[in-house]
Amino acid sequence: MTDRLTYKQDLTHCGLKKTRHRLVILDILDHSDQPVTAEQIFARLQDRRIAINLSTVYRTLDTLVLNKLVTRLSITQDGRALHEYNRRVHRHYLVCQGCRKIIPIDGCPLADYSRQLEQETGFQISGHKLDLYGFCPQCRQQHPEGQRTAHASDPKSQANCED
Amino acid sequence: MTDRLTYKQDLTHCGLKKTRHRLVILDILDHSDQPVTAEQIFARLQDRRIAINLSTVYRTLDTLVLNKLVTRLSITQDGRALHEYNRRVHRHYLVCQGCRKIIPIDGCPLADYSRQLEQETGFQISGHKLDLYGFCPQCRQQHPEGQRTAHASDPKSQANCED
DNA sequence: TTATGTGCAAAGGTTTTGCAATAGT
DNA sequence: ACTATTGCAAAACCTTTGCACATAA
Repeated sequence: MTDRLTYKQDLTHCGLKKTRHRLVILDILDHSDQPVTAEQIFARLQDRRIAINLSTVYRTLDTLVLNKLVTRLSITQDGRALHEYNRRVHRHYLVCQGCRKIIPIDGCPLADYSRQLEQETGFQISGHKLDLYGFCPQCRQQHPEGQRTAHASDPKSQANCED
Repeated sequence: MTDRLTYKQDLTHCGLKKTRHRLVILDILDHSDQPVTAEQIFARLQDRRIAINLSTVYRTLDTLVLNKLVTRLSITQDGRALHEYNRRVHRHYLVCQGCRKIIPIDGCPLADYSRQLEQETGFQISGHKLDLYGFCPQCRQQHPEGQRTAHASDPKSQANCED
């Protein structure tokens, strides 16, 4: 969690105007424990009785992502883009296939592998994307049967997700 | 590359009818060196003078993905889903940020890490998704300047992609 | 004052769906 | 014959855009 002053400094640093919308959206993102969609941000703004247009939310998110104040995740929620406050930490996620909870995990197991692959392929590797899938302790108890096949029966589930 | 007989066997095994459309779509996927979008499949069918509706392509892909004959990648091409023939190999990808080429890489560096994470988090981990990004040898030569910042200036580029 | 940001309404693009007709088993 | 599959057209869905107005610097 950061404070309003930091948001203002960040916006100034990026040459962006410090509008109320941007400050509140940064605040919402910063205080979300889960990555959020544009629609969810829109809803939370309504909750706070802040009048804003959905297209402004999209435009603001684009601007913030472009300026790297916000990160757009590769994990999607049924085709909707997910966003989170950019804490400038290289981070991976553990996604529960039962309750769809997303948990950031610390550390990255790929630094060495990445370098090794650069040598093998001749690519200059600039980054990577890693998400892990499974069932959280709660969902393991609630749906013990479907755990290994849940994603097989769900047409929306991500591929590339195998044992 | 497999042959038409295998496609038929696979469809039978899944309890699916062996229609001409499905056989050709499997053939197209099987012979693509790059993952393809529904639209690309549609175009290749037109090239072969095969009359088909785009929605049938979508429905067919859904069915094939559901039955695990085809894999839907998590990498997307500007919001369009990519598909490939399921060779039943656990596989990761190296994506060139210059020419957008996608290269499958062998092996998986995450088996141990995955088990370790299970113990730490209490999750039952059922799979993961890993893509790596960079610049292929050709693109390294052609765009030596923009290599480390290309994705920063591209609003469409994937996030989660850092050093 | 001037460039940037915003609201509104409309369009964009991919993907999904309802229903009647067709084709596989 | 029975059911799964398909074509067609329309809708759904998230997201983007044009233009006039408003706001921050």
